[in-house]
This record gives sequence, structure tokens and C-alpha cells, in this order.
Amino acid sequence: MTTPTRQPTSDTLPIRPILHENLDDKIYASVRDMLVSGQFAPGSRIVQEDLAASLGVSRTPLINALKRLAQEGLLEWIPRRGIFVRQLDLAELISLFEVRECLEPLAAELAAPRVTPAEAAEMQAQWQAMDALPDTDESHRAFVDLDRRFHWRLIELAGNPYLASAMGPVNMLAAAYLHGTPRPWSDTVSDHLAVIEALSRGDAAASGEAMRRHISQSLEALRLESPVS
Amino acid sequence: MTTPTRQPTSDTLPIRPILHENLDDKIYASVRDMLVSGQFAPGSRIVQEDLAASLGVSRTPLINALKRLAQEGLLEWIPRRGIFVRQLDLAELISLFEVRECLEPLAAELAAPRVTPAEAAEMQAQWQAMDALPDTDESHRAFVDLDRRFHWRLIELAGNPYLASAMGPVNMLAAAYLHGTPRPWSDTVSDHLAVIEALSRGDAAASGEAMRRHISQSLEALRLESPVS
DNA sequence: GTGATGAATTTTGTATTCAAAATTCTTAAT
DNA sequence: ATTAAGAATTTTGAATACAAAATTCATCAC
Repeated sequence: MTTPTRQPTSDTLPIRPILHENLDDKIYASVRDMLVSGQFAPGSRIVQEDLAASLGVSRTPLINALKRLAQEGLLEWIPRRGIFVRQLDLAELISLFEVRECLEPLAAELAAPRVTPAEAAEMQAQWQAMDALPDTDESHRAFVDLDRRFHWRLIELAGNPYLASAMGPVNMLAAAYLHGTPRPWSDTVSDHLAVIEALSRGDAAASGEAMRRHISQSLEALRLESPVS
Repeated sequence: MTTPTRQPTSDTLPIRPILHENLDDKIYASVRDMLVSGQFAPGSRIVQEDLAASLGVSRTPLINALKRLAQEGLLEWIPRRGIFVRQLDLAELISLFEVRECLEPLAAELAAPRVTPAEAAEMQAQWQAMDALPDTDESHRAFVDLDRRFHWRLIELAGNPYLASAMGPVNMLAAAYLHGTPRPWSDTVSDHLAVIEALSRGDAAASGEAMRRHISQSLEALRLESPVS
């Protein structure tokens, strides 16, 4: 550290974002995970003080986290009334997938020229392995997890921060409320492999198109489903 | 009030969202408008206590509002460092328009079957009137305002809450940082009239396509622009 | 027994307070 | 004169405190 690279002093954005984690963020992540993994009964009320106590923090940072979750749609905050765990009906899930159908292909298009051959090969291997797995609870979890990581990775690769922040809540809600896949595994796997194939060729249009087909088929399956899973 | 329609009592979502405005929301709206109308120097730092004092509120609700604005991308919140007014460069504006190019056509598609002939006629009249206006500062404001209302109305008509919440921040950022239109007025007007024509026919595909052309041409114009307006 | 009225309790919304971290300013040394 | 070190100040992060609103509970009238 011989060069004390001076920070720009005032009225300028410091260079590095820094990740000085504060309590808000930790509580946010923690409550979000509880919600996504279904640890609260849908529709149930959250009492600030109780949850604060059970997390061992004060109400102040908890409120910040809850406000954020409410903004993202996982909670419903009704002023002077209370905070409730959102419950999505089928119509809302469909609305959610209409947005996904639009944004996921964009992610794939933008990601196509940025995927390295090595990463494409790795993705392909992972999904091919998935196809061989037995239908246990364990592999179900692995499947859902790989699915989430796959879609999120494409968004990262796309390198468009506004796409990422638009997709964040959408994917979270989808994860929280879609506890079973709407279609058989093997269909999902072959869809993903088609996307990966197009990505590995760096073909943006084909990648987007393959992704659009994938999501729109999930959407079709949803439209045929019964009200609640 | 002879029928005291009892609210569902516990562990259920009350029926109506209610709009019991709290300080957070009022401060949020107020600071957002200040930011959008360019009342803070881009990149400048916001000191919580100063702003709280100038608004006549305490830091607590202000912080909530600022957190929300940071999440939406209008502010940059760096923990233990400060809060700064975001400054978008051209690359970020382009990223923003890539997302718009994707979502606005969806809004138009979904809105098409829901637009009444009366509303379509009104929109058409408004935009035709715009075309005749002289190039003054006054009519510039009117133009920007009508543009914002037009796009937002389609999103409302689309009736997809997730589309709306994805578009909210995107449109706000676009409004905040796009202080001039990237293309000549008359082009924008004819684009919009084309969209309205398709909408009035209830043709979802054509509406979406017209909207996509509109946004993608703005995007093209942006790509040719110099770094800052 | 049913329903309404009002008191008691709970819970939220906001302000205030305090400690920890960062920045700025001052002073001293080379 | 320039740099470095340390003290003073500012500002943020988080807890606590308090008032206003809503809910619950108990009592009483019919």
C-alpha cells in the first residue's frame, strides 16, 4: 500500500461501491428466504415486534427490510393495519409469467455474445446430468435450484442492470409461489438444452427465441392448471 | 351506514388495499419529484439531516423514502458513506431503453383488447393536436407530459401489476434523465398515432409491433447521440 | 342469547437518542 | 512547504421511547 490513491473528496461518487453490509440487508435476505421457502402461512399477519424479537434485532432495521419486501410484492403492507404475507392466485402467476416471457428472452439475447464456450459446456453438462436423476425429493430440490441459478446467470451475463432489477422481484415471486414445476422435467431439460445450444453458437436471436418458447410453454401449462397447487 | 360490513378478522387479507397515506409516501413522492425535475445536482451528496430539516420532518420517514428511491435507482446509497444523486451515462440510458423496448410492446399488446373506442379517439385527438403546436418551451413541457401519460395509460390498461411495477422505475429513470426527446417531435407523433390506430382496431399484435418500432427507433437515436445532453 | 358501546390492550408510525464510523481540521515533524 | 498523525466534528446506523390509531375484550342493555 505505498500508493494512497486518494478518494475524490466531495460531491463526487466514490469509485467503488463497497459492500459494507448493514443490518437491513442481512434481515432482508433472511426474511426473504423464509418467505420464499414457505415458512410463513400465506395470508398470515406479521407482527413487527414479534418477528424482531425472534430475529434478535430491533424494529427499525426490520421495518426497512419489510418495506422492501412489500415493495417487491412478497408482503402486503397496509398502513395502520398490518403486514401480511402475500398470496398469489393463478391469475397473478400468469401475469408474472407474461412479464417473464418478455424479459427472459431479452436476457438470453444479451447473454449470447458474452457466454464463454467453457461456461456453455458446463451448463450443458449440468442439465444433461439432471435428466438422468431419479424422481426423489432430493433431486427435486436440486432441479429447482439449478433452474434458478441458470436463469439468474443469464441475467448476470446480459449485463443490463435495469433488466436485472426488473427481473429480481419477478423471479423471486415465481420461486416463492411456484412450488412445483408446471411441466414434466424432461420437457424443461430439453428446452434449456436448446437455449444452451443457441448460446454456445453465440446466436442471439436463436437464444432469445428458444427462451421465449420455453417460458411460453410454461405459461401455457399454467393456464391449464387448477387454481392452487 | 346501516350495514357494518365486517372486515375478515384475523389471518386473512383485508379486502381493499386502502390508501391511508403515511409520511413515508408523501416524502417519497416529494423527493422523487425533486429528483425527476432535476432539482439536485447529479452526483451530489444528500445529507439526511439537512434534507429532513428542509422538509420539516424527522430522519426516520425520510430514510424510508430515500431507501426506496435508492432501490429504484434514482439514488445511490453507500452504507456508512452517504447518499448520492445517481447520474446515468449514455450506456445506462441505452440499457434502460433495451428494457423499455421489451416491456412497452407487451403493455400495448395487453392494452389493445381493453381500449374503448372513445378513449382511442381521445388519444388520437390529443396527439394530432400536439403535431400543430409551435416549438416553444411551454409546448415542450406539454409534449413530455402527454408522452408520459400516454405510455403510463397503456400500462394501466394492460392490467398486469407486475408489468406496472417493472415499468415504474424504468419510466421514472427515463423521465429523470432524458431531458430532451432523442428524436424530432413529428416522428414521435406519427409513431404514437400508428400505435393508437392499431389499438383502436383492437389488434394486439399490430399494437405491440408499432410500439416496438417506436421504442427501437428512440433507442437507435440514443445510440447515435453524444455522451451527455 | 345477541348486539352495541366503551375501556383496555396491542400495534403501528414517527421522533429522539446514542454509539460507531467516517470525514475534516489542526498541528507537528521532516 | 508538504505530508502524516491524531483530535474534533459530522453523519450514519440502530435502539428506544412515545403518541396515535386500531383491535380486542368486557360489560351492559334489550
